[in-house]
Amino acid sequence: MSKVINIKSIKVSCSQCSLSQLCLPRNLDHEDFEALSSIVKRERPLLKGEPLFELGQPFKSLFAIRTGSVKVFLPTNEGDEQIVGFHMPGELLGFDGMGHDSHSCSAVALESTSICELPYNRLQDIARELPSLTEHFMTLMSNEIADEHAMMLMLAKKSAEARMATFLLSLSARFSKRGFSARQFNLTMSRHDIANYLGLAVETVSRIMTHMQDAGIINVDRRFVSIENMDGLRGLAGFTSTSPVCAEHHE
Amino acid sequence: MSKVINIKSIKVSCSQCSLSQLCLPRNLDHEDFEALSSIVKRERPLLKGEPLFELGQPFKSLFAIRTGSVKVFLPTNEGDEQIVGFHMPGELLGFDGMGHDSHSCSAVALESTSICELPYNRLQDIARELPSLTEHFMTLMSNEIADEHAMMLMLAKKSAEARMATFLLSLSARFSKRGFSARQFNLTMSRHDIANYLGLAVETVSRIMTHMQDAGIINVDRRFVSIENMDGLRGLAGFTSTSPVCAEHHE
DNA sequence: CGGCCTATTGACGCTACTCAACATGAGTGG
DNA sequence: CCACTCATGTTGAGTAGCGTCAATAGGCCG
Repeated sequence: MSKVINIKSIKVSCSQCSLSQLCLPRNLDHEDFEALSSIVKRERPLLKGEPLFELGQPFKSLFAIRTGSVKVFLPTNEGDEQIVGFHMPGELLGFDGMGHDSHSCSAVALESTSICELPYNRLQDIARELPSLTEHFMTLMSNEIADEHAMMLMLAKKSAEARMATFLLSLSARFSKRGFSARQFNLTMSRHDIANYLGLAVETVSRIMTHMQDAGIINVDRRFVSIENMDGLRGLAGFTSTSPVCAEHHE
Repeated sequence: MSKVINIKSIKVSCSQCSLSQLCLPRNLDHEDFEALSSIVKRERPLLKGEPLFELGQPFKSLFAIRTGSVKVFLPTNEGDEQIVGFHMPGELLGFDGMGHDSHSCSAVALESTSICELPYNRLQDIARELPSLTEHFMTLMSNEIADEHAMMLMLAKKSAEARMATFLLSLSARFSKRGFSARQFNLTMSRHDIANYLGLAVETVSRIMTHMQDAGIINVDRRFVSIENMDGLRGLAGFTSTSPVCAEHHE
């Protein structure tokens, strides 16, 4: 009996989910929450390496991350991949397929990851009664566009060291926003993934992390990162002390 | 009197505009066109270098390009800019501000450019009666996301030569789509802008264009480009100059 | 313990940047 | 019409940053 209750407790309403402020509009009333909760599908968690969606698959849903993390990537014509984003709890994925038949990129879990699936046709039904939902998706999409602009700037102009510093600051800010420490966290992605995302070689990422450690900016032990000198890191990233930590929204 | 008629003739309806198939949904009837036409503002054309909108300005409208072209860019903290896109007739701009108070990037005209301004609050009114309009904007935004993913791949992985080739092919395809030659066109942007966009130095862009000309792939005279060997250009766009396939078989 | 995968470190080379000189064209004024 | 200037583009020489290749170390799991 207690088991049944446990299973039910997993299927919490969106109104009780601490992440809803990240993936849903803020002005929802109880009824709105119920309508949204009723269409959310929660399958078993994905294991590390399992795809959330893949390039070319029909677009049917948006996906919100509850726990875990995900990488989004394109195939390259040399047979490997280009990672275009990492996503953590509270973030919505799948906008690439919005208004299209199929997804234009792939997403796989970086660790055990639980997901809320939001079937798009059901979302459209709700959005008809709830214009702020459409508005909210627009906001999230334009955030994604702004993030990608910032990423293009980084890839086009910044040095390897500045890219790495910016990446760590971005993770720090996102962990912090979710109530975790801004100074200490575990990377959920491999060095290979980091290098791929930042347009660098794995060896370069490795070297830069040791340089930063030698300079007393960070401490690294495998995937555990501890930021020892936040201002120093901001300096490496190319930000003045008054400029924003990073341009990333990732709500 | 004839002058008045001329001025009026500039204010054509969207239904008569050959570009409407690019910036508006396809299933519109006469009434829809009239509703949209009635809210479109057409100011005097922008001169070269004049801003269409600027970072931080309140977001009030989307903008469609009628004639001319525009570059969109972010400021860098070194004081210069990073160009994140070029836009030509039939394309809609300003999605970066959607769902926000203000624009997250700037746009300036590269040449004399005439614009249709679409006030966003009026658009929302129309969209309430015309769901396919919202759907269309979603499609355009997700296209923009997909384009930026492709750009990130390019900046992270491709050689200077491949970037330049990809850029020329992209222009070619876009001119072609608008009824112009896919093989001959004028660049509306300077070498400086091209280099900035592609994350290269101006000198590199210049050298690569001469190399391509020497190889018989293109002909360049100032801003006029003529593609002499489309397949050759596609080859350059797909493989790095050091990749085995190119080095072995295409010396 | 042994195999495998991920990460680190070093040596070397290449791509593309920087610096600098020069060429060309557009615009201006005499 | 030419001379002048300024902006834009081209070309060359030298170099730095980062990638490639290769060897080694360390953690994880059967």
